[in-house]
Amino acid sequence: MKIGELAARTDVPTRMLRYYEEQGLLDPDRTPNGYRDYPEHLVDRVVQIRGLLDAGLPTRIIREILPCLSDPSTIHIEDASPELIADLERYHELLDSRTRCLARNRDAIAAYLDAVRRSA
Amino acid sequence: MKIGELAARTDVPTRMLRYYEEQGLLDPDRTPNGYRDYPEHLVDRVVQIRGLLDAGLPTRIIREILPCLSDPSTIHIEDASPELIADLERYHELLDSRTRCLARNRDAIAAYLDAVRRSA
DNA sequence: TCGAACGTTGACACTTGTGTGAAGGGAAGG
DNA sequence: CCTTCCCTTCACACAAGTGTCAACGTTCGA
Repeated sequence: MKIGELAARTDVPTRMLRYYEEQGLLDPDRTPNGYRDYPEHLVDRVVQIRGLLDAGLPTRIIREILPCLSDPSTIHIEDASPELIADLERYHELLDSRTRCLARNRDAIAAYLDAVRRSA
Repeated sequence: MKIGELAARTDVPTRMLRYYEEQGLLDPDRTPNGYRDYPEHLVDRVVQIRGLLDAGLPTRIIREILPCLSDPSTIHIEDASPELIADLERYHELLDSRTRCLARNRDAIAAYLDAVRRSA
């Protein structure tokens, strides 16, 4: 599909899709006329990228972990260097601590709302 | 405690502590000589602020939810306007979706690492 | 008492990362 | 042809973070 359709389906402006490509997060094919040509599965990937960006991860990290997250069919376990493994372990730790941080604050808000409703 | 000690204990530069105050995230007391005087519990709050900022929340939102998170003793339920309640419900939703996004990707990394280790 | 260390405000500048707008030009299709 | 989509590129906006300098007051120990 072309960039306009992807933008419509993901609700991400074309400008951003080009920006993500520039950041190495997307690598669409090109039609003979130079138009970007996005395969179907990139819809999910764009949504995933947005989620991670909204969660405060820099494009640099997202770029590094994306190959291990999407395309479960094309997981390439063989060429996993010790450095990559180490990086992933750090990112796992990072995501875990952030998950716990957000969950803690989410629950705190829930508790507050609960208290308010109870006293109403 | 004075700003230097807080900076040392939270590993957040004094520059940033003043910056957060400017952003309305901190409101320390003042000693008669004008020095900022941070009560003990602000140590945790600073750590919490860092966590939320790292998680991608803007200071604007953090400023709004902080009063409902810290100081469980001083929860002021009475003056919770319907607008505040609505905002908090939205923020709860926001934190929840981000939490789930991060957890999902964290687990995906874990699964990948697991697969790698299994094949090693 | 003198100085070092720490505190105050305010300002200026500059970086990084993300998000956007607009100009200028080519390609597709009614 | 004319509209709409796409292309590239330049430039800007905004938020967070950071360093530094000035000019000045306080604390505390040697």
